[in-house]
Amino acid sequence: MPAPRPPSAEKPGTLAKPARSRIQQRNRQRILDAALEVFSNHGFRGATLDQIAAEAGLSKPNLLYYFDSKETVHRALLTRLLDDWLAPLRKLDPSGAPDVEILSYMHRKLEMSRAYPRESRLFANEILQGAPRLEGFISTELRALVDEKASVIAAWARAGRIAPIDPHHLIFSIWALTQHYADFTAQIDMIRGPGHDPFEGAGAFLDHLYKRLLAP
Amino acid sequence: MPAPRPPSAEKPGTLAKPARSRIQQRNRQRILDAALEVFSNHGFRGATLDQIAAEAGLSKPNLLYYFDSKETVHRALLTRLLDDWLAPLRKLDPSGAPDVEILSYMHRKLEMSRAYPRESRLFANEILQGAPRLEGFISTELRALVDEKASVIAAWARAGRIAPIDPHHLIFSIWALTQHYADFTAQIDMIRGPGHDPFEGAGAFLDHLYKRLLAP
DNA sequence: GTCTATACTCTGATAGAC
DNA sequence: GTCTATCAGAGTATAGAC
Repeated sequence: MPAPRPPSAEKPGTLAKPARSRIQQRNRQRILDAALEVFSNHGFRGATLDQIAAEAGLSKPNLLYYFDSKETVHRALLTRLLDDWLAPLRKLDPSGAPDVEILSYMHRKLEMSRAYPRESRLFANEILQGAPRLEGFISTELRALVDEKASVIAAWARAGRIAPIDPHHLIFSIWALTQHYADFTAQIDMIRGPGHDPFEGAGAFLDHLYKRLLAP
Repeated sequence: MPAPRPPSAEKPGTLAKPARSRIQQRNRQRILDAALEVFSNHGFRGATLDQIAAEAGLSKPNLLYYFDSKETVHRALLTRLLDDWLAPLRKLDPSGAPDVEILSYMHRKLEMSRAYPRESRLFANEILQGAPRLEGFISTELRALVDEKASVIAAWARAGRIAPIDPHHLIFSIWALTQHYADFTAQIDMIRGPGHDPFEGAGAFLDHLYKRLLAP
């Protein structure tokens, strides 16, 4: 009896559907990837199931065999995203060196934007439109995490280990600056002309900026 | 033969329709205001003529009496916006004091975001979706203006009048930080809780940030 | 599981009376 | 100039054969 495969092991408490075959897993994945591409570029209303199905190489009814509705696809994408979205800030360590911790957080966030620009635009599209589908997440989990880390930063500032600073605005500035390169890629490309990585020079610039800002 | 009214005088080269009555002017204005409200919150595809007509207090066919199509309304909004969009950067004066000029630019931009958040979101929505209707504007006018002012800033840096800095990234950072408060208002509100001006503290924070960044 | 055909709704735009 | 009625097309979702 081979050990590796736990008997019909599905994470208990998970609302996802029960065990799926390999082909189902693969198709769901293709759909989510295609949906990410289309939703991030056109927003929820702007995206059509036709586009997503074409991008995924499936027929529209077949897509709807895997997900009940357009909404369901979109929610699945957001859910998958939010897991990773908090990670960079979570890693900010209260017992680390303040400047290193904040700089590292900024770089992790920038790296996320570079590696996952579509996810960033999906998120931006949602916020821009009033965040109707993210209200729960933002006002509970994200808010709590931000407040927690803001306290840490405020304590560092009070102790004189970094320059005095408003911690919420510091966090907002990191979000704004790092996500800008993903969300506004179209504009940056048009201004710098083609053949440039939109993130070119961003790491060095932001590193310099925050070192100056935080130096006690 | 009365002099004051030039025969069918329309600005030559203008594509706009001929002289309009007061009531027409007023209705066009109402429609544009309503459209700004709806487009900025839902994007082009997400907005419907029904919503815009309702917001403007008109019937849908009546709206289409004033504008040929949904596209036309949207283009009119963008055109009106782009005139004002370049103004803050245009005012950056090469013969002024470098730090004052850059700080003033940042504050003008922040003030624009605070006073016209819907315009900012309209613009953000466009860029986020690949800027199809702004390609001409960005790759010509905006690009030329940015390059011109970047040269000015670069010269200031070379002369040691401000700290050495990449001028394009400096400009991008000002855009990112000032527009963030308008574009991501929903998120900021949810994190800080209700009853707060989303721009609260932004002026002081950004002022401090750029003073530190630019000090030679 | 996947497809073709189709039902039904929403939405942009037009016709035509007033 | 403004409205009611309506068309035509797009888009989500379902039925049912294979």
